[in-house]
Amino acid sequence: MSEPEKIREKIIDAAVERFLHYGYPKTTIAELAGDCAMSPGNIYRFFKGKIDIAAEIARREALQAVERMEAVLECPYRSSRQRLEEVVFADMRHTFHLLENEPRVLELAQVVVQERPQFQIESLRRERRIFQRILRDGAQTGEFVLDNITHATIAVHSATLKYRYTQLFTNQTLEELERELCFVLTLLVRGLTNPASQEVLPPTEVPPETELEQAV
Amino acid sequence: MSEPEKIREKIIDAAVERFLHYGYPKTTIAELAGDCAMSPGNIYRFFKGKIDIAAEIARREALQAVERMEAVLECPYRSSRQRLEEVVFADMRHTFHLLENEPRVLELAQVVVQERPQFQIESLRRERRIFQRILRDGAQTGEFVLDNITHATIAVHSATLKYRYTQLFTNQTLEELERELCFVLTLLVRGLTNPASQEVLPPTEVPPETELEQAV
DNA sequence: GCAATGAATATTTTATTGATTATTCATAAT
DNA sequence: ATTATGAATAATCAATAAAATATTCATTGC
Repeated sequence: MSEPEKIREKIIDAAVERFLHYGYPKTTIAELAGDCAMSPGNIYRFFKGKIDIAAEIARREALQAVERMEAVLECPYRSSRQRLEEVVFADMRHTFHLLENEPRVLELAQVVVQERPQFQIESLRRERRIFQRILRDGAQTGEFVLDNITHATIAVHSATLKYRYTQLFTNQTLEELERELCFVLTLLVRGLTNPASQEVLPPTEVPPETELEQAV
Repeated sequence: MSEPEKIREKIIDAAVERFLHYGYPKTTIAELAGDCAMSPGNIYRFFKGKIDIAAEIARREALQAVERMEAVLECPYRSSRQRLEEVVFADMRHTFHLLENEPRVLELAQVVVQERPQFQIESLRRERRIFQRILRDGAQTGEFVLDNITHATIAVHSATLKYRYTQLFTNQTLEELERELCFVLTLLVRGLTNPASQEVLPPTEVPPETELEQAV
């Protein structure tokens, strides 16, 4: 890693620390500079502006999310259904816990999306590519029967929107959301699956009913 | 209609006028009182507070939405699939155009949901009941094959969340959303439908691809 | 010449104040 | 007794000034 790259990393490390602890708006460039033992002006040789530091952090986070999804695709193959369920569930749980433990992440994401709408579009596109791979593989093996893989991908991706960045849409508990997502995925998979092979698949295990189910 | 009820209506009429024209926050109780030729204090004999006037307006709007959905259920029966598609599409289009022509409605809805979270819960529950009826009827006729109607209802309702109050989630055009919703509903219906009867159903007509499809 | 500084400037945020508005209630009219 | 009033109060909002901050850039040190 070149010297300038190292300094960039140092700035990012300091920014992550402060953004998560005190929040994006409460963190000043002067503080980041102080953490890195440099002057405020020097930060601008490494980042165009404050928002770009946040954007870089968010981009890395988003890339890691995609990497985690890809890791699922590397696991020993059981079925495309399993893969789809694992990917969506894991992403929901990860995001949920992340926002629970690091509430500032939500603020950070909102600021970046606000200032750089392209960021969200690209994140969604990366997610969608993962979904597309799962569906394509499933179609290849005959587990899924799809007229049009792209259309099916859009459908699955849109239908599960609620379960990414869940805390933006509802204040349901993770238990409720898991239960709901089970139902959604069960139905989606039925729609994707070759009817002939349906009997073979065991039903997804559904978490127990919560008292709030009636309420929403 | 009793005299007090008439006065209530007059207040609501004046409020609708002003809320849609100038917005909820810019409308004052004194103005509403003036419109109704009464004193500000007297408004409070008919509504507990300003927010309750907005809540009543929103409640009526929500009830009308459900009535429109129920009207679809009264139409000569073709298939449950048709009904489901009509209900979801009609609701999306109606809301989209409403918010396009009366942007203040969004603000009004947000204020009410913010102050009265129960309002949203009840609106969602009413919607869900409509969905449940469609699925129950579909299961009855054998068009749908469902292990558990309640679970399937939750699934369909959750998966189509994005297409209600769409403008809250995305800034996609109606054309894009219609196209996406087609894909979602096609997949959901495949999951709900008895495989034996699937060949009979004509595919849903999909609007032409938009240039932005790749972008999101 | 390149890396870095930090004072200068432009922008944004925060605090303060005054004005506006929601709500209450003692009083008046019917 | 019921309905309505409008002045009084409490809460909120808007305008402004003050402070803090982001960003730039002429200058410095190596």
